[in-house]
Amino acid sequence: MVTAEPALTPGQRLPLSRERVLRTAVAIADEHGIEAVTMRRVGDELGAEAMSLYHHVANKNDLLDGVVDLVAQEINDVVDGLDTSGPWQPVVRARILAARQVLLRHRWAPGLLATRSALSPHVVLYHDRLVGLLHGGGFSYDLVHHALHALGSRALGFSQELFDPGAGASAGPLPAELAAAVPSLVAMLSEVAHDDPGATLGWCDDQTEFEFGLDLLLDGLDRRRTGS
Amino acid sequence: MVTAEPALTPGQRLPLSRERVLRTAVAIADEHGIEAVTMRRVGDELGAEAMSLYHHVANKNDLLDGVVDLVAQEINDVVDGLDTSGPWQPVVRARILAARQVLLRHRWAPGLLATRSALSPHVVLYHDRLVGLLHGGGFSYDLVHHALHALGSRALGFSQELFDPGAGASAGPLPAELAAAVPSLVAMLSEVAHDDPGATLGWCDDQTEFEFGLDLLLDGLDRRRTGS
DNA sequence: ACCTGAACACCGTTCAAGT
DNA sequence: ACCTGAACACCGTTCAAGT
Repeated sequence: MVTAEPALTPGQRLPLSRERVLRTAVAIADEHGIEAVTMRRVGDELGAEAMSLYHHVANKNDLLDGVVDLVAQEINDVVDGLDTSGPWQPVVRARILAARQVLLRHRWAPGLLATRSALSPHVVLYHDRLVGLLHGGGFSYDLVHHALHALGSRALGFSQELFDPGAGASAGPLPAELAAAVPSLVAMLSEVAHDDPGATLGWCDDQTEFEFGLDLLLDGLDRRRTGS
Repeated sequence: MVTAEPALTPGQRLPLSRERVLRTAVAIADEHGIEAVTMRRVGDELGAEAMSLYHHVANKNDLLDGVVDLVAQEINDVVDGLDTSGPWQPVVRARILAARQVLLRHRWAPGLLATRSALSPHVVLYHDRLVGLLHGGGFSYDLVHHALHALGSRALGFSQELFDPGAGASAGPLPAELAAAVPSLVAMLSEVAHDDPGATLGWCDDQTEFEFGLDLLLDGLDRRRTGS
C-alpha cells in the first residue's frame, strides 16, 4: 500500500492520540464490522499494545462514544454546507438525505448509535440545527418537539428495519408449511416483485422506501403545521 | 420465594428443555437486562452447567433467536384476540398499540430484535396479519409494501429513539458552553416543559409521542390510499 | 440420551514495572 | 509522560468423559 506519510527514521513511530485511536476504530468498523473493533485489534492496527489505548480513551465505552461523535461530525460537515433558503420542507428533506449518504458509508453506525447512553455533542448539534430550520419554517416549538420524536432515527437518515418483508417470502428458501401460514405476505410478494438488488435484509432501507416514509412524515408534519 | 411446583424427591430435578431455557433467558433479561443473559448465568438459574444448554439450543445465537420468537409469540397471543371489524385505521392502530404494551414488559426486546439476522416465524406471522388488514382495508399490495417499510419498527409498537431531545438541554447538567452552541434546542425546551417523568432517555417513547408519530404515518397512508 | 468438568481462545481491564 | 507485559475475571464453545 502506497502511503504519502513522511518517512520516519527506523524505530520512530507516530505517537498515539485520541484522534488516531478513534479514526482507526472507524476504519476497522468500516472494513470488518463493529464487532471487529476490540481494544487489542485497534492497538494492533496502530502498532501498539491494547493497554496503550487507555492513555487516550477512558475505556471501550468512551472509545465507542468517540467513534459515534466522529461519524456525527462527518454528517455535520456535510449538511452544514447545504443551502437553507426557501421553504422548510425541501431544505429539511435534502438535509436528511445528505445525512443518510454519510451513514451509508458507515453502516454499522446506526446500530452503535442506538446503544450509546451518552449524548454525542455532534448529534445534539445536528438536532439543534434541525430544530432551527423547522421553527424558522413556521413550526411552533411544541410541534418541533413532536416532529423530532416522530422522525426519530430518520432525522439522521436511517431507519432500523426489523426485516425486509420481502426477504422471508421471496422465491426460494421459504418452506411450504410456512408459506401456507402467511398467505397475505405471499400474496403481496407475488404482486410486488421484490427483486431490487439494492433491497437488503438489514437496517438499510431501499432509498426509495426511505424517501417514501420520509415524505409521509414531512407531508404530515406540514399539514399539522398549517392546521390541516 | 413461594412456588406452586409439585414437590420433587431430593436429587430429582425438572429436566431441561428448549422451552425452559428460553423462558429462563427471558426472565433474566426482564430482571437484569439482556447483557446479563450469558450461557453460564442461564445454566446457573436452571441449576445446570452452561454446557448442558447446548443440548437444547445450538449456540447462543440460536438461544437469542428463540428468545425473540418467544416475545413475538407473546405479542401475537395478545393481538390475535383483538376485534378486527370496522375501518382499517382504528383496527391497525389498536393492534400496534397492543403490541407496544407487550414490548414495554420486555424493554430489551426491541434492541435485540434489531440485531437478529434470522427471521423469527412469529414476527413474520405478525406482519402477515398486518398485511391482511391493510389489504382488506383497501390498500393495494404495492402500498402495503411501502407501508411496512414506512412503519418499520413502529409496526411492532416501538421506535428506537436516538436520544430524548429534551434530556440534553433540560434544566441542570448542560454545560454553559454547550448551551450557547445549541440555541434552538434551548429555546425549544424552555417553551416545551419536558418534565414528564415518563419521558426517558432510551428507546422508550412517551406513549403520547409514539401515538403522535403513529397517527402521522397512518393518516398519511390513508391519504395515499384514497389518492389524496 | 442427557449432563458435566477441564480446557481453549478470546474479551475488557488492572497494576506494577519499564523508558 | 507515555507505553508495556503479565495477570485477572470474565465470555462462548469444544471435547472427552461420565451416567
